[in-house]
Amino acid sequence: MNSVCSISAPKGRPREFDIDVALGKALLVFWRNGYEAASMTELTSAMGITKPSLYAAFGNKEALFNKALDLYEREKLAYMTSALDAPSARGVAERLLRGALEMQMSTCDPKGCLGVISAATCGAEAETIKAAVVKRRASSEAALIRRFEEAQAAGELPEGMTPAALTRFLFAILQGLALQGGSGATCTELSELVATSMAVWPTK
Amino acid sequence: MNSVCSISAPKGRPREFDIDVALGKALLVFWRNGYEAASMTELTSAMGITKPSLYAAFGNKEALFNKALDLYEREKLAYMTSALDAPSARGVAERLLRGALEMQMSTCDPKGCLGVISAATCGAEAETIKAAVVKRRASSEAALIRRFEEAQAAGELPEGMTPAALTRFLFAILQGLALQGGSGATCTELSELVATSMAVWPTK
DNA sequence: ATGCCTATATACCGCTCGGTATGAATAGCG
DNA sequence: CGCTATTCATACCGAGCGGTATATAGGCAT
Repeated sequence: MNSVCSISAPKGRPREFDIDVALGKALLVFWRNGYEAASMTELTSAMGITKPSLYAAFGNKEALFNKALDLYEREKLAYMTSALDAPSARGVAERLLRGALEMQMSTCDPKGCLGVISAATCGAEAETIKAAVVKRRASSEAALIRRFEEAQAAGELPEGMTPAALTRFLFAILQGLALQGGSGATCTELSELVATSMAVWPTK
Repeated sequence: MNSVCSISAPKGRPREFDIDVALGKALLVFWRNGYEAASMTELTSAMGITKPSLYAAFGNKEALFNKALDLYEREKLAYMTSALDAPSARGVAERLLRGALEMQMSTCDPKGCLGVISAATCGAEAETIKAAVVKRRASSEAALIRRFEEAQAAGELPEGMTPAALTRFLFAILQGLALQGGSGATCTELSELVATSMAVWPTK
């Protein structure tokens, strides 16, 4: 009886595809096209499965997107949380900018930022999608604000510059970086943008 | 014979709607929804005309969008060219930021920037749309770069900071401003973003 | 071997999309 | 008046959309 140690006993016919691999393929399609423009036909063909399999495994298109968004945050946005460990506010900003730059310069992944693309893509149908993305961004923002509050307590911030304002300023640059990256900017242009941002970053 | 002074003698049945008013309505729909998500049904209903009238007057959806984009640049982005008249690079930046902020805070117009929305919305179908928007942005960028070259010649820029890099930095902030404005940021948050940007703007 | 349960594949659903054929209405011109 | 030219309104087109009904294939326990 070795069935005890195994994860479970899947009773019916076993699934013929790897659900995580398929989700990764779906992520790439959403990333390239945005939520609305990614059709089920393109998704299923990229994932190598048929529509009923997709619906059985993921629910529907919106649920699939949310799971892809989870994967995106977990794998591609890991640098955002790890950046908070930097010893100074300036170090946090630099890590965030360099992390975002590295992502845009990666040749294997699509350009642009899935979050930025999805938030800007605002068909009336996709209102709930937009809300989900904005909500996720808000939690990242909150974490960054908390980190900058520590920095402020440590006396790192110039007077009259609130942690929240600095956070939104940095986010604006990151969003601009992703947008320009998705619009055909070259790697040198983007790294110049990062360099300029670091050059003007406030020092008390 | 007073037909000489008139523009022309339109022979057939006269058009029953004002083509410029209709274009303005179409612009609002594109602005709110982006190119792809703006359906012909919503467009015609907002414009108060039927589909055949729309096609006869504007060609097709893409041509309508381009004409709406013309109108948008002419009316809503006028501050971008007038900002170049500011006496210093810093003044140019301030005028651009304040102009963008004013647009986001206007209560009558949709939030966000039509250009930003349309460039980020990149279904494979809308590739040509995206290219048109990016091309227009490039010409604005070029104008700003030229203005900052003058500033550099006047000794306004810090060493090692090229006009092109400063332009893309400023554009990134403007894009971030539009994106946050389109994602539900409040007016005070956006004006804080502008204030922070001006606070860190390089002074030689 | 026989049910049982699940995944697969095909074919299909209603709906909306951008775009158009068609015929009636309305003007100028002879 | 008739003729021509243009716009208007209705109704329609093929195609693609997200999503599903149905039937078959394939592992498990009994």
